[in-house]
Amino acid sequence: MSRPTMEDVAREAGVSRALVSLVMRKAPNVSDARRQAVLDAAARLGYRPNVLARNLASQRTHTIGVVINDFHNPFFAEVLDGIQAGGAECGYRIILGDGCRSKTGEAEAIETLIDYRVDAMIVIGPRLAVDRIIRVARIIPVVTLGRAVRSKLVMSVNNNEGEGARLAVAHLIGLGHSDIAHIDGGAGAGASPRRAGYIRAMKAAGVGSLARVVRGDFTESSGADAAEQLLRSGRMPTAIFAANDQSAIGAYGALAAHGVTVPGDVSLIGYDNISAAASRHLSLTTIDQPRTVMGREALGLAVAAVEGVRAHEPHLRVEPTLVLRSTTGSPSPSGR
Amino acid sequence: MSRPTMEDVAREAGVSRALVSLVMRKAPNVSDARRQAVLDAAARLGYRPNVLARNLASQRTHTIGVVINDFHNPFFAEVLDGIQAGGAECGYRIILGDGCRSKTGEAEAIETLIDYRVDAMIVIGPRLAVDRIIRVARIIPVVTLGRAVRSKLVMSVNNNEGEGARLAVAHLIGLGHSDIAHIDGGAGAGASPRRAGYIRAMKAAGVGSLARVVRGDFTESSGADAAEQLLRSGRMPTAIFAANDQSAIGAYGALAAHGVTVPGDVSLIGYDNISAAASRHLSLTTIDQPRTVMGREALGLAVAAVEGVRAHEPHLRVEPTLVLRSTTGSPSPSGR
DNA sequence: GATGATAGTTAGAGCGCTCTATTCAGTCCA
DNA sequence: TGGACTGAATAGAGCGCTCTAACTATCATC
Repeated sequence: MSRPTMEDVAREAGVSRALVSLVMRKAPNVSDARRQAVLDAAARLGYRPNVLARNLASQRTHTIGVVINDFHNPFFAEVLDGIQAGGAECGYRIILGDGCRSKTGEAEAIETLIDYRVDAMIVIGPRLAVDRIIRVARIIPVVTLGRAVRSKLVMSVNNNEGEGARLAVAHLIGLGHSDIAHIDGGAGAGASPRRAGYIRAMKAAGVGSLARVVRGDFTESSGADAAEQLLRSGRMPTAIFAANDQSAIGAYGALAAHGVTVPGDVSLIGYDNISAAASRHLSLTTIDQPRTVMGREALGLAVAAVEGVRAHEPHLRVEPTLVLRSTTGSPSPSGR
Repeated sequence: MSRPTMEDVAREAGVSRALVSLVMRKAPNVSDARRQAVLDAAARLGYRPNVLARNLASQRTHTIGVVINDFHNPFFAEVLDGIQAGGAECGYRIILGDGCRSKTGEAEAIETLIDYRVDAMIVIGPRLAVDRIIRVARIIPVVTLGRAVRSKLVMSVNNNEGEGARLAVAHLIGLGHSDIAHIDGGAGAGASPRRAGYIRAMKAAGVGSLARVVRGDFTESSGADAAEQLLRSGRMPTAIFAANDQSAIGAYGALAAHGVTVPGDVSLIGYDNISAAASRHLSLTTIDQPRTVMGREALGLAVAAVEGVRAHEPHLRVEPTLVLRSTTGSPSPSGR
């Protein structure tokens, strides 16, 4: 019943265990004849190396641990695609840990992966405190994604949040808007640079005095609340830049409920380009982060660190792009 | 630099390596004095057991592998919540494999997990052929979720798809509809029992002759296409039951684009209750599967199998419920 | 005081692999 | 013919843990 071991293969092929090991590791110095004999024997017995034993003996796992804070967030799925693709390319396996949307869950997932002796770790959208992350980085290479960490020990991949915000604002300005409000992401990852980028872009366009930030927290309901707050404010902007698509969707719902049309009365732009944003009945204009690319880059950094190739620049930044859809347009000449 | 081993702890505590092992495994027959001494020594050295070595020696990993076909599908995230919760309860770790939305990806993920010697495996929404799954089940216990597998070797957890379809149709019938069309899920997992349930419920209500099924494939675009097909058919139904929320959302978009109001002109009901369905601006009536419960049950089955407790009923079925929202209503008296 | 029982502890042989050091079998050249 | 050299194969000591069997007290029992 129990699976065949290297010993069995060696016996079957009439060679030593060590030679089987060499063949399995694709070592060069093995004669073709023997190699084939071992391969045949292995196939005959249905042998598969025991990864546990291999990892224990070699002190390497060829595995990258990926901790995802929240599997509910579709944003991460695409990042994962990039990581998987990168891993397949350089012969690394990926194992996933679920952060369960909490700091403790995240910490536990990280511990589990360390216990599994992953060679390196990619932490996506971590909520964990920076010093905790740095502590992990002292044990194994760590790459964070979607959160800037100012540390030499930790590597990171981020989208240029400020530039994304600038793109959004510039797009609206280009359409003729000037009274543009921002629904922000509160203390969430990336919220603060997006907010800063918005302010900067407003100032650059000479409408800094019109800038206003309504508090949000990246959720749909906070977006709805923020929109209602704007409606009640007595001074409805002609355009809204939401810190992410989720809150934009919430705002959209609240506006519609009050008979405000988009983009007729108000233009709306989100951030992230989640799949729901592309949905036909919404068709939300938004800022896209090249998620797949980010995932791939993160994996590249991790592998490089494992293999001792110290990346010259451990903090990567990718550029966002504007995705034009149907929720933005010129401000209505009539005003509201 | 290298982490302390059991040997180090034993030396530090002045006991044998075996005793340290007993303490680490929380074995009962250890005197309190020694136990404390070992624990202290371990804490002093910052010792953490090497899971690799432990697994190798014990031939058990206390880990359940979970293969998720598609991380993009938010449906699975909640299932995962249930699995995680269940795992935490019975002291099992969860490790995830990404099926990458393809058969081969799924097969690879399964192989990887087997290599890691997970004690059992939960395969969520598998696309893999049944015989391939059965082959895996010969090696380790396998639980499928979201796909019925008629086999004694494979365990499964499913929602009562037929009943869900019945609930949807009965709801519409109750509102006064009789011309109810179904946008199905083609060959997707769960599509066929939902379709059958729809037909059965229509017949049961005495409107079997009005039943019609439009081909779909669980995607948003297929839902839109199906709705347009219905619009072109010349005989628009008063209600549509879509095989899942995604296709319902697609249909919604297409209907809106043609000026058809929901639920004014047509009532619309989905299936799955994905988070987007709850979104305020959509508020889709749908059928909910208790996903978290399903995940938990799947984990329970897996653990039971690992621990040798053969479940008396390896094929579990959970009951769906109707979630009433704003896309269904009485048919308009005017007709269209 | 010999005899078990029993609880607590330990020696030591694995688990299935890697990897260094070594042996072995051939060249090659003088 | 023999020594230096090279490529191929192997012996054997780990990797860090588990677990069985054996050992040592301790103590009640007859």
